[in-house]
Amino acid sequence: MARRPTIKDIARRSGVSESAVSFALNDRPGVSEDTRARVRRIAEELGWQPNSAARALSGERSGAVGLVLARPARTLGAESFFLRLVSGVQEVLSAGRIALLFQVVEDVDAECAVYRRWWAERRVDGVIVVDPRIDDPRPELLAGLGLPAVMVGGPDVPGTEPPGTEPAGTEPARPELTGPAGTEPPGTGPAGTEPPGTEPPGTEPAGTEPARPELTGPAVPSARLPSTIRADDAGAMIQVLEHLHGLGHRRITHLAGLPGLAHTARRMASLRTWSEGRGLGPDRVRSVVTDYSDTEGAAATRRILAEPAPPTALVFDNDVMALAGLAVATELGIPVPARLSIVAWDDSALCRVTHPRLTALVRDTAAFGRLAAEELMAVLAGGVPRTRQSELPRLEPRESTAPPPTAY
Amino acid sequence: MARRPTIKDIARRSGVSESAVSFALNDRPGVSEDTRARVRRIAEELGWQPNSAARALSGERSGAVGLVLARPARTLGAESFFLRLVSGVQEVLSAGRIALLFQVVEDVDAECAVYRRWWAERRVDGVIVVDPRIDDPRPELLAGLGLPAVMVGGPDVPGTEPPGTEPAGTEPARPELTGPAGTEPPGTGPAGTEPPGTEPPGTEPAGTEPARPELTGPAVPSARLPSTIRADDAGAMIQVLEHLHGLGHRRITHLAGLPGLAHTARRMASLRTWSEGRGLGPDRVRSVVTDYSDTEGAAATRRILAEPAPPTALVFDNDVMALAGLAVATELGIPVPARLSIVAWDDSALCRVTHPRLTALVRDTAAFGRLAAEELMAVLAGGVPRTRQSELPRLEPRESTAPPPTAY
DNA sequence: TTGTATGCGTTATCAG
DNA sequence: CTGATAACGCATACAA
Repeated sequence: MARRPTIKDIARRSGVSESAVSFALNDRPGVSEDTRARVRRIAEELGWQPNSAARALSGERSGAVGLVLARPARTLGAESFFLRLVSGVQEVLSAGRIALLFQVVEDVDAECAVYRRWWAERRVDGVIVVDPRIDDPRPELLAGLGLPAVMVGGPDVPGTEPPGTEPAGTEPARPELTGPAGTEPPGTGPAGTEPPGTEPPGTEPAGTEPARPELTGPAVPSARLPSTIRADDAGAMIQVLEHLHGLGHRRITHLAGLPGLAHTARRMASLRTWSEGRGLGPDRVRSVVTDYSDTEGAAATRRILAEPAPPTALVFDNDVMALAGLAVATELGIPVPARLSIVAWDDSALCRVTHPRLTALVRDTAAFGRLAAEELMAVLAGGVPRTRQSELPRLEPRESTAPPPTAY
Repeated sequence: MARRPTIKDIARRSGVSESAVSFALNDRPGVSEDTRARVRRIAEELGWQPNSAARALSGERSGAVGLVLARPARTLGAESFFLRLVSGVQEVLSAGRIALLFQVVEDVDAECAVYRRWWAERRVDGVIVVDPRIDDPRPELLAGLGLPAVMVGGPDVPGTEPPGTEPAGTEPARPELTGPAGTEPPGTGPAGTEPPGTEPPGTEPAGTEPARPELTGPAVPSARLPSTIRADDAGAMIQVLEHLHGLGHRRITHLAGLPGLAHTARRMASLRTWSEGRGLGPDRVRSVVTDYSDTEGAAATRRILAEPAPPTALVFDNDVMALAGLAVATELGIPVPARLSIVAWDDSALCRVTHPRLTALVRDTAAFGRLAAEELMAVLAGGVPRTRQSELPRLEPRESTAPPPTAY
């Protein structure tokens, strides 16, 4: 492996001291403009790049953030969502020369183990957490570790959320903690903000880190809870329902994803609030949970369409299930959209290659990722964790939605 | 952020020196079994993990490998392939406590820039390279940098490859270079193995690294070319063609992916060899290139089916195009498989949710990823780069293939 | 078998 | 404004 140039080399060639070089390269005061320019030029000539390990070791940050995807292997299907999200995340990260550590694991326990390891190995400065859940152990864990984090897509306390669209501004939401990251005075966090008293190391799967003594696990978990990037699931759901209702649909079934996920809960809650407001009972408008897979999507669709008074419209929580549902309807000889309307939550190439093409809820997933990364960068720069809301998704009507057979 | 325990802490608590601790934890001789056990126990109690930066800095490796995906943002569609590949890669990596740096970029130039940066920053010990191309600049670049790499899926010199299945063993393929990684005697590499004389820094996009002086760019590019994991595209193509031929098809069109990719070339070459052997000219059996997108897949299908004597079977190079093709056929009122058979290269949930379900070429992508990661680990451990062949994909006949309308 | 000293590349704290 | 010097945490050659 070819030798890489170091600051020492630059110092030697430019005839100044190493520290002068360091100052020059880091835009610090204490070095003349002349020297700075010369050092810069030489560094560039030599193709110098800071050695990330050395940087990390000398107390700076590691220059990397992590993202863990907890998915059982078999569910790793057509997830266009994640690649798009990651792509957006990296647009921001790579502008700041931050690397992304990516890991796919089986479940949330394994995910937590990864966070612990990254933390212990000092591998990452922060993490982006996806798929927030109800009773999610991760925010607490991360707060306890003091690992800056942004939760993409939640979490909210279900039911707390107003049914309509919230103001798109940023709300601090968390008790503010002053001072730059990493300088919290020990044990003086504002009272009353600690999560319930379980110490983070409690959920450790094997016996790798039992009973951390005083050196490590903080006695008082850090009060700094993660940032949150919220998708407006409630508003989006209303948009979908209004679209269908406007077409004349009165019997609508929402085929929801995994019930443990926060955004699933939000969508279901929003549906319920809306339907109650419209005076439509659960016999008319309802949610049915699935596991997001094509298999369950197909099975649920089959079951639902076999009911005595089946719904005239189906809302699927992802594109793969929507496709599966469409296939089932076709197979049963139920024409779409003449007798059944279908809406897919999240657009993708798939929704456009079917026949008919699927009406879908389009959102700018890359922008979502960019927002998440920006928020993380802000927190790493010492900012206060915030809750930020992404743009409202847009419903794109295509050929799979139409008025129901008999206007009701 | 809570303080992490260091070797010093362990040393203090166990009453031995730091170096003894280091030896004990790294399974090195020079420490009694008693001490080793005690140190081990205390380290575990403290939840100690090696600081990755310190490890990397002290000449060890960084403990990370990189993977770059060069895809224009709009093509980031339903790529189940990559998540599966990555998932397999990580099964192996995380067993060895190696992290994966993942990056999505727009094109190969940007990809090369990422490799340079990772190399200069000493971020990764090696990389896994996907989507090998014809006239690929990357192997040479990586060899020049001395960055261990495994090319997933190629490259081969098109035409060099025998048409049939090759023996599944491992072939050394490269001139062997003895000695552990990183200890090549300067300038004494075996002659005649250097890639043609373009220095790696030549393709640099902007003026970031012009004309590296003696310190960095090696005068003689390292002779160590990347490892290669090969998918048996030729064998798989033959399998598909034999299946269709066996059903009676004589007019078959292969809707190939991007022509610049090595595996596309291999599939096309294999098709040509096979059809020549069968005495079927390009008017009967042929390949047509696309860009892998649903749009081009649909357009090409439409064009082909409008020909005077259209093919009776279509082979699509990915699942998304296959779906698009199916939709087009359906729209044109051409029944599948009664009048048109369809095969998808690579299976996914998509192929099972359509109606009819698509006959697909199933391969164990995760296993492919595992193999790649294993090979990379082997090279990092000082092994000689090898060419390894993954398992032959299996054709899973479903409802989209049947005999052609008139047995020909 | 154990302890001591040194280096890895960078940043940061001091003196000049 | 500049130039030594000490961390940072770990590995290792060498001395005890």
